[in-house]
Amino acid sequence: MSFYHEHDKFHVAVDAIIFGFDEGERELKLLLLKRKFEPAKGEWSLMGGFAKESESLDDAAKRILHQLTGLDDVYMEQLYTFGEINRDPGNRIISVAYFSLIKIKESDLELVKEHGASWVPISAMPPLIFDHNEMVAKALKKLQIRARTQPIGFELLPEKFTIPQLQSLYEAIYGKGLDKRNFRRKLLAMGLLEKLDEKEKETSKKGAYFYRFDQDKYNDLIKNGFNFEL
Amino acid sequence: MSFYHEHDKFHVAVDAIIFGFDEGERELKLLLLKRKFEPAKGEWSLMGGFAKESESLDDAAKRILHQLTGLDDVYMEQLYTFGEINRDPGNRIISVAYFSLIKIKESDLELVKEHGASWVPISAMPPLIFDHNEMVAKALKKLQIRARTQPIGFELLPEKFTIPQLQSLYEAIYGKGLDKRNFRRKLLAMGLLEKLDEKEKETSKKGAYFYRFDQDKYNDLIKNGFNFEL
DNA sequence: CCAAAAGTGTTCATCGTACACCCATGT
DNA sequence: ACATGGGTGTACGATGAACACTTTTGG
Repeated sequence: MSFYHEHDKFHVAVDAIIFGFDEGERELKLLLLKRKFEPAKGEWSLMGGFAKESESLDDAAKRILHQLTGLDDVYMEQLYTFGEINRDPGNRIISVAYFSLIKIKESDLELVKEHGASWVPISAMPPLIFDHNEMVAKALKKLQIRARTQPIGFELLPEKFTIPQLQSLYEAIYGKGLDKRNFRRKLLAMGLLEKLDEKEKETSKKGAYFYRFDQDKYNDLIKNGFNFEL
Repeated sequence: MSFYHEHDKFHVAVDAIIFGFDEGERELKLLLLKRKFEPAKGEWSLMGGFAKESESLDDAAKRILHQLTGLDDVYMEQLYTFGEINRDPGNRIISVAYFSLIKIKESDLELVKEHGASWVPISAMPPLIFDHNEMVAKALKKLQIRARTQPIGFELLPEKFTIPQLQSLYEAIYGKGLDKRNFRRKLLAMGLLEKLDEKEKETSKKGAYFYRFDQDKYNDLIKNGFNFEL
C-alpha cells in the first residue's frame, strides 16, 4: 500500500522550549539540561527526543514535556521546523521545535533533577548546542507576539496572583519596564480579572490583592476577536 | 558516527502554498494542481514533493517551487509542519508547508500547464486532498498577519503598479473593502513609493499613475522597526 | 518614624475612521 | 453628454504615553 518507498527517510526530533516565571525573582526562565549522552555530552541543551511512528508530532511534544516535568495539559505551540543539513553535526536530523508555558511550582522537581535540568534566567542564557540558541531566540520572539494578542501571561502564573506580579512577568517578556498605572488600567478594563479578598504579604508590608483569571469571560471575548495589548 | 540508528525514520514532504494576484480580475489566487498519480489521482492538491537527504528543507521548498513555476528568489516562508499520523491516508508522512508570493506574469506558463496546474481564486477554493485545505487556511491567516507588518504586497505585483491595484490586493487579502482616501494617505506617508510619469490606462479612462516600490527606503525603515498597518 | 511597595487620575498628542465631491477622458 | 474609475481634505473620537503623590504597615 505504500507508494513512496523510493524516497529518503529522516530522523525527526522534537525539541521543547519550556518557559516558566519565577515570581520571587521576577525573572523569566527556561528549563535547560546538561546532556548526559553523546554527541555534545556535558553541554547545555533544550529537552528533546525523537518522534515515533506511532504518535503525531503534537503527541511527541507532549510526551517529551511530560517526561521532564510530569505535566500534561499545558500551553504548547509548534514554533518552527529546523531542517538545515548540518544542524546536528554528523547526523541528518530534522527538528520540530515546540514551546510551552508552565507554572514552575507545578513541575515535578524530582523528575527535573533526575534529568539534570535547571531553570535558567533568559537574561543569563548560556551557549547551547547546535542551533538551540536560535530556537530560543525564535521562541522568545513568538512569545512576545503572543503576549500581545492572547492573555498567555496567565499560563505562567499560579491561579492566584497579584497585579504587580503580572506586571513583572510582562516586563520580563518584553524586556522593558511598564508604567504601573497604565498597566493596571488597561488590564482591568478588559474585565478578565476577579479580585479576591486575600492579600499577598510576602513581598511588601502593605500587601497586594490577589486576583484570579476568569476563563469564561475570556472565552466570550475571543469570539469577537479582541486585542490584548499591554 | 551515527548515534541514532535505533529510532524511527519518516518520509518528509514539502508542500507549497503559492499565492498570486490577478490585477485584472482583482483577485487573490492560489496555484493548485490536479494530481496525476495515486493516491487521490485526479483531485485538487497543493504542489508538493519529498525532501532529500542532500538538501535542507528550505532548499527543498525552493526546488519544488522552481519545478512548478521556473522561479527563483521569491518571497517564501515556512508556515507549519503537519504531523498527524493519518493525514495522508495509509502512509505516515510529515509535511512541512511553505508559502510563497509570486508575480503571476513572471511564472513559466509552459511549466505550469505541464503539471496540470491552474490559478484558482481563493474566493472559490475547491476541496483539496488530505489536510491541504487546512494548510491554505493557515497560510491565508499568516499572509494577513504579514501584510500588517511587512510590505509584502509588493511581492505580488509587477514592478510598476497603481495605487488602486495595490488597494484591491489588500482588499483581497483582508477580504473587505478599504477607504481609498485613508489607504492612499497612510501608504504615501510611509515614503516607500516612487511616483512615475506613466499612467495605466486599461482599466479607466482617466488613467492611474504608476508607482514603484523603493527597496532602499524600505531597508532603512525596518532597521528601526516600523509598522505597516493599512 | 521610616522604608518599601501598592494603589490611584489627568492631560496631551497621535492615530484611525468616517465621510462626499470634483476630475479626466474614452465612447 | 455621460459613464467610469481616479484623485483629494477635514472633523471627531479613541487610544497610547507621560507623569507624582498618597496609603499601608512591618520593622
